[in-house]
Amino acid sequence: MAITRRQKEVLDFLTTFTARNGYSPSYEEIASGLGLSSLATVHKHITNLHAKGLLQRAQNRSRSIDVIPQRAARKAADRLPLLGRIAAGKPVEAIQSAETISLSDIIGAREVFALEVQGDSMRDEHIISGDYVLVERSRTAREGEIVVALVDGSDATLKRFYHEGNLIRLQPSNSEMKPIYAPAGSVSIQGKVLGVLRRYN
Amino acid sequence: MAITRRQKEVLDFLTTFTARNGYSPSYEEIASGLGLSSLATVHKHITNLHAKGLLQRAQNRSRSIDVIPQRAARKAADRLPLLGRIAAGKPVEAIQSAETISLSDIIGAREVFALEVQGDSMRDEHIISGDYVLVERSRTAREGEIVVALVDGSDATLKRFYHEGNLIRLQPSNSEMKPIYAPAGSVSIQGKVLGVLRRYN
DNA sequence: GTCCGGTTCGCCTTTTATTCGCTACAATGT
DNA sequence: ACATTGTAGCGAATAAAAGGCGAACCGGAC
Repeated sequence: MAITRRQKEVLDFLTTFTARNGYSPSYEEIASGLGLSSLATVHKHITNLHAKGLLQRAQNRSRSIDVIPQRAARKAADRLPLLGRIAAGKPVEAIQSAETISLSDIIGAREVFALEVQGDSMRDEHIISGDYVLVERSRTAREGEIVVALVDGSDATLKRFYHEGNLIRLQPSNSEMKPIYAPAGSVSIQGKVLGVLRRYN
Repeated sequence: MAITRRQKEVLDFLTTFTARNGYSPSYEEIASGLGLSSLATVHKHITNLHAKGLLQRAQNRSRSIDVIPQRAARKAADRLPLLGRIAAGKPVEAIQSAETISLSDIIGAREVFALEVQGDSMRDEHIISGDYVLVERSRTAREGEIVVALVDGSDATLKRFYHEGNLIRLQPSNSEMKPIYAPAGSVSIQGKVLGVLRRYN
């Protein structure tokens, strides 16, 4: 995990202080320990470290900083517990299930790569600019699948795939855009979409 | 993966420096460590090594270089190569970059769980029934974040979070649904949404 | 209500990364 | 033999993040 020199100093101070005293320091104590005169600076450091996932804290609570041990942070949990369903129903914690979800559930043993989506051609499919589509490398596709296709070897686009007689129809999912019709020979399929991954900041 | 002698020297320097100090070197430190006088040269080396997938870095971020251990780079079934962007442009294969994407990029070291979405309350956010939302367990949220919230301890829902005077407004992202207004005391936040994962069958 | 500690805001300086134009050399392909 | 491409290097200008300040504000605990 990326960290700057100053951030490491702050982190080290927190670790040491907590180990020595059994409780975490107040911002004032951090400031004097690091030779800072403004609590705002301390707050900024803590916020940054929290954003990097190196410590936990509770908002507006005194001495609530908790440094996350590095080993625990290391073991990148790529598999998430699937706690249940949402949309009306019970509190999340009440639901207990042993299911998990991970990227491997989607990609399996296939050869998969990701592409960042730009533009709104798949908006009606709820795939938006900035999303990552997970694409299985494949030369063929089945009726109605979302594919990455090249038409005349030039433009790579994301469309739904349909046969229509001798032609292939590439259907964008945005009512403002028209489908592309092309002879099978001039359409080259790069892969088909297995999933979508989106990140909020 | 082809690597030059000089590139190995750069990589070794990075590894050693980071191991010794607990944070990665700045470009200036790299330059002096390798006897270079221009930061541009350092930058070029880093860019090349990144393109070869031997290290990760964040744009414009200080000391954000992370050397990828070679065994981890090997298996990484859960880490997908990010081949480029799509929507009109070049053929996919033509694009070369060594960026990758994985669930760990989203979850970091946080405590995260997944929920399967049912219903259409977040349709306008392009989160649809069947999607998995990746949720960081948290009691608090910031203005405008998508949260999992309990109102009066009964209903768990997915909404955008806003303060409005003494009240909290939970805003569904579906024009047909009305926002919920509730006093802060009766709203309990379960977590905030970091990302979305969707699977096509 | 009061107090203390955490949070937010606007502003500034320093540190760090990025980009540009340029030179040089070695390996490769036609 | 020559053009092309990738590596390696330089210095200068630019842009962005990190680090810092004081003051005002807010929220939880007593």
